[in-house]
Amino acid sequence: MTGTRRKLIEGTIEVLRTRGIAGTSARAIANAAGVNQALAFYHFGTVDNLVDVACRESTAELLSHYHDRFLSVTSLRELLTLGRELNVTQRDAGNVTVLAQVLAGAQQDGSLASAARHSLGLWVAEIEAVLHRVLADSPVLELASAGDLAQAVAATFIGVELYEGVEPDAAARVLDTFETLSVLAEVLDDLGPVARRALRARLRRHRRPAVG
Amino acid sequence: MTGTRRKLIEGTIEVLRTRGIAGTSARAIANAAGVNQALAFYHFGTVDNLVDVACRESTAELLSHYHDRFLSVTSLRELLTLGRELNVTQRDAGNVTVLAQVLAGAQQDGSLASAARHSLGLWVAEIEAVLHRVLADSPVLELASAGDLAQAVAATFIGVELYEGVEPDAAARVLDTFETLSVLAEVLDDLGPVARRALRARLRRHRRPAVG
DNA sequence: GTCTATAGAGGGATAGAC
DNA sequence: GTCTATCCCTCTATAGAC
Repeated sequence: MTGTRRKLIEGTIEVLRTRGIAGTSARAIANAAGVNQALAFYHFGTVDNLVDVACRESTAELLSHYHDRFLSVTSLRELLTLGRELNVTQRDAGNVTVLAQVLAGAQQDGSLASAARHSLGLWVAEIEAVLHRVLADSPVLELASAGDLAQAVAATFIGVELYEGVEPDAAARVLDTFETLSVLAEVLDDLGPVARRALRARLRRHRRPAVG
Repeated sequence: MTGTRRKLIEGTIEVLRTRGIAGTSARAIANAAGVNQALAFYHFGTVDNLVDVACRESTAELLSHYHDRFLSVTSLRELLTLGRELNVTQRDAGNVTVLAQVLAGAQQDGSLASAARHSLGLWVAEIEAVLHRVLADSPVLELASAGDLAQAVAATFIGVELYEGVEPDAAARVLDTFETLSVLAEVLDDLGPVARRALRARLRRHRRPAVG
């Protein structure tokens, strides 16, 4: 690890953020990293592999940096507030944008798909742990598992990040909207035992009767 | 309109779907369209402009094709069922994938951003009309406007489409999860006037006290 | 480990014949 | 409107000097 590896990885993140997956090349990366272009191939073999490694490390680092914040979340609303903070704070650092770009490239490239799957898995695991803790006594978990909900949250966050690139205000409003909707979950949690039993019965009746 | 224009537009859609925004070039498009490469520039000036036009027309055509289906939706759950049908039916046609790819490219390219904004606007308008009708008497609209909700739905759908490329099963489960959660809205709608008034009071109390 | 130089493919875009 | 041919650029990747 000469430092060149690090420079190349950080250069890759920067290029993915500023020029997108379509503009990510060995030359652009080397230029952003301030190293010779041939070194990308010496250290990582191919550009795809460099992007793969950079995506995994970037996600792992971001999540380890925020792990304590996730641990301190005690409600659905706080989770969404943390999501909004991540959105704002990481906008310039671009870590979430990077995942979105890799995900776009992953639709056609197996190597990128593997990186995206891995990074998304890290996000989902972190979110799932929070949901499991926060919704422990909530009727919401009778509707969907913490794992399924975590994937829904992750997918939504990716969509919001992409939306943000073309309609910044709208993206912020989407996060506000979800935060506001989370009040519904809080209301459910605050119901007394009687009302709650009635709700459960109602949910059972309403559950989708068939697959279609 | 010689037919060549159409061929180029359809070729662009196909290339965006099969090779992604990073693999979309005049040569690839002309090859998919079965026409000469120079014609892309004769008819559209630049590749960016061709992608722009193709994205807009593809979205408009898809939505006009589904307009009656949107009109026939009478509940939140039906809207999500239609979303799932769109996801399955259009997976091969790839119209939604195209929008996701253009959206990824739009993060760095102004021309693509304009196309993505326009296409997303068409989607949001269609969804907003449905929500406005379907939620007319629902307490949900006291939490968020139909327009804000429509943007949230659109952003989520984009995220799901990208998720699908790396975890097909997970993406299907995300759509199921949202459909299941829509039961909550139905439960709210079915409340009697007394319980409803109580809920309203509760929501007012729970509304986020500050911006943070 | 790092550099220069380059091969070889593919890219955007144009000129000019038809 | 359509074609061929081409310019010039950028790309991945490698060879070989240091």
